[in-house]
Parts: sequence; C-alpha cells; structure tokens
Amino acid sequence: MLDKTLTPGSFETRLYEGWERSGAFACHPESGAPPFTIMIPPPNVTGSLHMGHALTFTIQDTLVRWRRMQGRDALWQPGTDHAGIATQMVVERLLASEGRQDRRGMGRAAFLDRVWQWKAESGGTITKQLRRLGASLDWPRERFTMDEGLSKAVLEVFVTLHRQGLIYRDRRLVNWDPKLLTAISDLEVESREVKGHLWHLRYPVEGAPGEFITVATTRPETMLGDTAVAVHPTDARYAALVGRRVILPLVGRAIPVVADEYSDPEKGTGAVKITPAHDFNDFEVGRRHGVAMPTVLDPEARVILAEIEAELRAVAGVADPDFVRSLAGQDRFAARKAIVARLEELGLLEKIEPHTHQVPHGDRGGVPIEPRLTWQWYCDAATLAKPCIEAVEDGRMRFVPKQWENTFFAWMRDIQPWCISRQLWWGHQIPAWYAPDGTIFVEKTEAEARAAARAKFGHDVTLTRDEDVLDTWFSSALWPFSTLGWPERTAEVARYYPGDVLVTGFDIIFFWVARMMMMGQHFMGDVPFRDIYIHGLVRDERGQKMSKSKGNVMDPLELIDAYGADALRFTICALTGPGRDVKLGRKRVEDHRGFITKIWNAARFLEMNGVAPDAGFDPATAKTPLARWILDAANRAVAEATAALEAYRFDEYAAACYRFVWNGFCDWFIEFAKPVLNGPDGAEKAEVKGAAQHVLGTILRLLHPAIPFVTEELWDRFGYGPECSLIRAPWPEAVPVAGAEAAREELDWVVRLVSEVRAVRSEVNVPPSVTTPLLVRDAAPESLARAGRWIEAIRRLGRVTEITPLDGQVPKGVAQAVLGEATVMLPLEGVIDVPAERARLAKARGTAEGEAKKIAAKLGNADFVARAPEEVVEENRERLAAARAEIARLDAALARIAD
RNA sequence: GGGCGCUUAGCUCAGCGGUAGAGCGCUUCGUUUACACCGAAGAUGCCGGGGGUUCGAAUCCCUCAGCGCCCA
Repeated sequence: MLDKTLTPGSFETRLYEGWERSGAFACHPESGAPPFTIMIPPPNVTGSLHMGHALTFTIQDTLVRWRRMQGRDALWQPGTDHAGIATQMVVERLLASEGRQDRRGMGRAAFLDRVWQWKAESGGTITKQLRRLGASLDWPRERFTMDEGLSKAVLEVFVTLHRQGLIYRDRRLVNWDPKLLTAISDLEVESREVKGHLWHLRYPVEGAPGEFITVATTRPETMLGDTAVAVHPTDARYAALVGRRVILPLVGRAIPVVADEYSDPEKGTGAVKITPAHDFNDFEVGRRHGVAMPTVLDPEARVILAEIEAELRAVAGVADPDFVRSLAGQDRFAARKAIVARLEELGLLEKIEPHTHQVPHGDRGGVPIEPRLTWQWYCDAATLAKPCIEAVEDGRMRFVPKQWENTFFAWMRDIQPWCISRQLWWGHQIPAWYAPDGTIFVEKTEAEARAAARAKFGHDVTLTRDEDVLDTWFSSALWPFSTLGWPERTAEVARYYPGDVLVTGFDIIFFWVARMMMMGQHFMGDVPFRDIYIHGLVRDERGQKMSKSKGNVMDPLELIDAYGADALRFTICALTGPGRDVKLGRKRVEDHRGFITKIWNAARFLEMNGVAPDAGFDPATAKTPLARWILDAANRAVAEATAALEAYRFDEYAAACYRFVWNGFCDWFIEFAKPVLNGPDGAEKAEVKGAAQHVLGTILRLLHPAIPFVTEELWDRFGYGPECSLIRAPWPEAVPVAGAEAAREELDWVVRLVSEVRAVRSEVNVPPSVTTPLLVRDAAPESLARAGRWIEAIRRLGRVTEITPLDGQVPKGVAQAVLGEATVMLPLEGVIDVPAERARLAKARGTAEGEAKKIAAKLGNADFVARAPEEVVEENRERLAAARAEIARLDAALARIAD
C-alpha cells in the first residue's frame, strides 16, 4: 500500500542510485537509434548549485528524459570547467587562511599541485548536487577542461590557429585587473555606476602667458601620461588653439591641441585630455594623431615614471619635477588626491563637479580595471565569427526564442580581437617558446619547439616557455567536440557532433554560444548544435535578481529537502515561458507541490480499489462511454504535451499535464468511476479499471520528464515495470478509441448537468444535507436516457435522489436551471431562498441578453455578413439562436416563480 | 544615446485577428470510502493611453507613457 502522505525524501536517493547503477543515463554509441545530444554548459568547478543551475538543468533533464523515452540514444554530456581566475583565487584564499606561503612563495609547480589537490577534495561539488535534482547525466563520461584529452585538444587548436594566422601576439590596450594582475576579457568587465567627480584642469597654452585651455576629466591621475588635448573640429571656442601646444602641468611637457571628433562639445568643457596608454578612446585618438603613448601606471596601478622621466621639466608656477618624482610608487587613488591638491595650489584647478558615471570593474576582483598597453595573445574572432553569422542567417542554427538572434548578430558583427592570454598559473599554459633573440616557436611540445629552433638557427638555443595560460573560455569553446575525444577520430565525435540543442541563459550567449560556434565551425566544419534555447534568469518573487548582498538567494537543495525535487522541477517547468525571467519564491514551490501530492493520492485511491497494471487491456476495444471518454482525453493530453515539448514550451507542457490530471482525470473520471468501482464485479467494472490503469500509466510516462521521482516510484510500486524502469519506458502515443465523439458528447453533458445542479444549490443556499429529486422539463429523449444511464454519478455528485420527467404542474418553490433544450428543476419548497433564486435567474438572463445583443449587432452589420468567412457568420447565427432560446427558457423559469 | 523586451483579474502569467483565460489569493459552503498539500460554488478585467488598418483588434501598424535588461 502507498503511504497516506507523500515523502519524496524516502525514495529520491534510492531511485537516483537505481537509475545510475543500471546505466539508464548512458548513451549507446553502438546503437542504431538516432542520437540526441545535449552538451552541458560546464559549470565552474568552484561552483555550487544555485537557482540558475536548477532552472537550466531542469530544462535540460526534461528534454533529455523525454527524448530518451521517445527512443533516441540520448547523450547528456556532464563536466565542469577549470575556471582559471576563480579557482586560483579560491586556492590562494585557502592558502592564506591556512597561514601558508602564498602562490609566489611556493612556486608554480607546488601551487599547481595544491590546486589539483583542492580539485580532488572539493572540486565538483556541483556534480553531486545535480544528482539531488535528478539530472540524468551520463556520469562515466564526465570531463574536465584540464583533463589530458581536452588539453590535447587545446594544444591542437592553438597550434593550428597560430599556423593559420588566426592566433597572434600583439601589443594593444587590454582590460587589466590591477588586483588579480592579469588581462581579462571585455566580457569579464562590468560597468558599475560610481559617484565621482569631474575635475576641470587648466592647461597653460605654450607661449601665451595667462592663457589656458580647460579640460574636464574623471581621472586626473592619468594626466602624467597625457600626450594631447583634443577638441571637436567644429568647436569655434577652440578653433584658434588647434595646432598649438599646451604645457602639461606638473610634468612640463609640451603637448599638442588636436582636432578630433571624439571630443564632445556638449560634455564638460568640450576639451579632453588624451592619455592613450590608459583609456580605450584616448588610445584611438592617440593613434589617429600619431602621439606618444607613455604608460604611467604599473601592473598594480601604482605610478611609474620610467616612460616620462626623461621629459620632466620645471616650469615656474606650472610644472614641478620633484613633485612628480614623489608620486612614484603611489597607488592611483593616492596619486589622484596628491595631484589634485598640487594643481589646486598652483591655481590650475578650475572647479570640481560631482559626477556620476560608469566605471569598468573586473567582475572577479571587484576593483576598477586599468587599461594598459601590454603584449598579449589574440585570436582573430572576426574571421572565426563569419561562418557562424552565416549559419544563423541561413537557419542551420536556430535561436529559441528567435529575438536573441538580434543580440547575437549585433555582437558577432562588431566583434573585437579576443585576448586569450591570462597572467595566471592555473590553466592551459600557452605552447609558445621564445628564443633569446625573441623568435617565437609555437608547437605542441617543447621537443618540437626545440627542433623548430634548431632548424632555424642551425644549433640548439635556450628556449623559454611563455608563462601565461589561456582564457578558460578557450578550452570551453572546444567542449562540444573535445569531450567526445577530438582530435582523435572517435566514434563519439562522428555520432554526437553536432549536438541537438544548447540550453543556456542569455547572459552566456557571448561566452558560450558564440565561442563554441566559432571553434565548432572552424575545426569540425559544422555548427556545434542546431537549436539554442535561451531561457530567462531566476529572480525572487518580487522580480529582483538574486544576490548574496541582497540576501534574497534561495538554496535549491533546501527547497528540495522541504518539498521534494519533483515539486521544484515542476514549478520551474510551469513558470518557464518563452523569453521570460522566472520569478520564483518558496510559496510557488509549495503551491506546485500540491500537484505532486494530488497524483500520489489519485494513485493511492486507484490502488485501494484494486486498479493494477494490465498489459492485456486494449483501449481499442473499450465499450463504455466513461472508458472511451477518458482514453480520448488522454490522447489529447499526450498530443498537447508532446507539441509543447517540441516547441520548448515547458509552461504549456506543465499546464497540459496539470489540466488533464487534475481537472479531467481526478475531478471527473475518478468521481464517475466511484459508483462503478463500488458496484458489482462485471464487464463494466473491469473495463473502467482497465481504462484507469491504462491512463494512470500514460500520466506517469507523460510527466516523467518533469517529475521523474514520484512517477518512477508509482510506476514501480504499481508494477508497471521492474524497479527503475519508467525512465526507459516508451513515450506515450495516442491510442485508437472507438466512438470517442459520442462519448465526449455524453460525458460533457453529464458534467454540465452536475455543474448546473451544484451551482443552483450553492447559489440559493441549499444546505448540503438536503437532497432532492431532479425534475426535467422539455428534455429530448436522448437527454433523459443519458440522465438514466448516469443516475448513480449524478446522485452522488449533485446530491440528487432521482430524476423524473415533468409534464404537468410545476411544484411550488422550485430552483431551476437551463441545460440545452431542457430545464431542470429542484423542488425545494421551504428550503429555497426564493428572492435569491429570482435574482440568480435574472442575472443569468441578463448575461444571455447581453450576449444576444452583441451577436445581433454583429449580424446586423451588412459588411460583417458580406465579408467575414461563412463559417464565422454561421457560428454567430447559431450562437444567437442558442442565446435567444436560453432567454426564452429563463423567462419561462422566472414566470413559474413570479408570485 | 542605440537596441531588445514588458505593460491582460488583487498577485504571477498564458492567449497574439473572430464568445477574455489559468494558477494562486479572496468570499461563501463543505470531514459524501484518494487527497484540507482537499472538494463545491462565487466575485473580480476601458487587455497601459491615444491614433490607424480591418466587416471585426488584447492580438497587426504608428505614437506616447511607465518599467526592466543589454550595449555605448
């Protein structure tokens, strides 16, 4: 017997282990079944399961389980990425907390050993947590981006792209994180609004004592590296100054005033200082005008004078080399303070305005990034992006929802060179070796590099390997094929590439989607996946983004403990509409748990009544209207659910299942079945039980992708199959049902009758204890026959004693309802609240009247009748007739209780 | 500044040319052999404003407003 209450915790772990142990999650490269592949976007190895993961992995698991049931050979590839910066930070913090030597103290090799040790102990927490969610990943195939095989793929790709000229070394301005001391990508930079100031500085014009040009800046400390002042070419205020020079205060260097459209006459003073080595826009201006680009901040963003020292010059009242020298080694913010103070003393600070602006911050380190001119490795993203853009344009790849294509195109068409080197230790070390003369040898191994060097120089030279590692996304970009064994030509590569769908959030389109496309197109000659399903973000009930600082994060594991994994998963499916964020609160999960419980209780009722799996039951031979009706309804639910999943409409899938199970199967079928189940054994009872077990089996299969645990538990407990077999059961399909149309008409009529009786009773305040006969007037013979066939159910659900036709005198004190051609009456003299009944009928009449008027107006419009499709006109005529007939019957009913 | 999205019942959202819907909440009633994580009934809408297209607009177009996100 099933327990009275559902306790998901009592079977979730057992079932998951059962599935995993029996190999239910495994793909079968040798099988003849068509494959279905989803590559997990590998979570960060330092990560732990949060709500965003719960969302994305629920969706992926639902798709995978569904396709697997459809007979596809499903591969859901698990794994994690090595998260260069994040992991290195975690381990460095660990060392600090243990009071150990820091990274530099212990040296690269020892540090990397420590990271691997950390990974073995604590890495991949998330893979254990994913099991709690029920994720059916093919675990024995789990991969890590630093694995030997995947690292081999990285070498292959790097060396190949380098030979093709698509990877190169260059000295450009990069986003430099002065805290983590590494370059980071544009995508790892986030703008934060900062309340700062706009400092207006006076730069004296050379050879014109007392004449100044005032520049406005948010970063006065960078003025040490200014090499120009820019004004807009059409700005009359400064036209005379263009081509002249100004004296850079403090430094004493003369710098030109240039005309450049970058300067915005509306902003600040209309004149801007140009510091090419510390600002991306200034860099471009500097390049256009061929000015010098001295660096004045070191890797830790402290003032460094090496590149400007030679030009320091004392100018009375303007420049002071000693002061500038005193700044050396000072942090950029301390230097800012000192510089502003000194300029003020010199009378060169015109004013300070409060100014709120966007300041780029490193998303990991959290400090403002400092653009710096450095040598880095770059990947020619624009070239790699081209075929990807084409693939989306011609439909080889499809975004769902489609609107994300715009975002994708906008980014891909304006893509910048991808800086792929990072000044970290944890990651794939760049396979580049430098000869003493600076010649670079890019090879897969040191031996090959040495051989190449020998070939070039004719003798051995000392080679030094590049110390930097590659951006983590470089290896993640190879994931769709490196996990399958590439560059080896494995059976898996041939079979599971390209994947069917990539499921991810829009925030990751550029990190993931774009880069996997580039590498997939280039090395595999084909897209990495066909569909890209973009879901929303998880937010709290109020629509706020979840964040630790706001304190509104929810822990999916805690919700699973409280309500079960199925409840969380079903909630997610139900709330995941297209292109919408998911507002999730505890209450939402609690609400949806009701549905899981409902299924459990319905199954428990059927079990109590001896309903058990019967493989011999053939739906096609069902004869009773009840069996035919529910089998037919199940067919429609199957069609709806399947169509919804095919369209990635998880909300519609959940809703279709919910409606069918709750409002169809539970509310009506089981209620109608009760009299039969309580009645004598026989053909009718056997058939109702047969239909019940058949439809329950359908429901369990239909819902398994979303709520795998309860469905599997019930499937096993009922004996539909052996332990843990639902996951392998076939996806339901429509079954032939004879006389479905007639069955639907019959049962729908009974449902309407019962509903009318209930509504009447409730509205005229008939106590539940009172039962009444049902008098039927003007009923067609078929209606009376139906009433007779369903008398038991009507008695029970409508609190009716008997049903009799009424021809003659209407008793006093009846409550009435119109049902099609018939009027049903409940004789309730003494019980009925007559004014309430009159009001009720009048209201019903009013509704019908309003309806009739609306339709009559429509039909009175000659244009409508002439231009609307014939079937629409006809439909409206029928509706008008029905409304008028109903008004007539309601008038008659009102007349009967007129006195 | 550019782009995208949203605005429908108290709340969360479906619907996207032809009868305005669901879930939750609310009100009333209810322990009838599954389920109170339940059952029955009920109330609640100028479908953001304005204009246009159409026989017909929540739905298509334009415009305005508000909110949100992304990019400068």
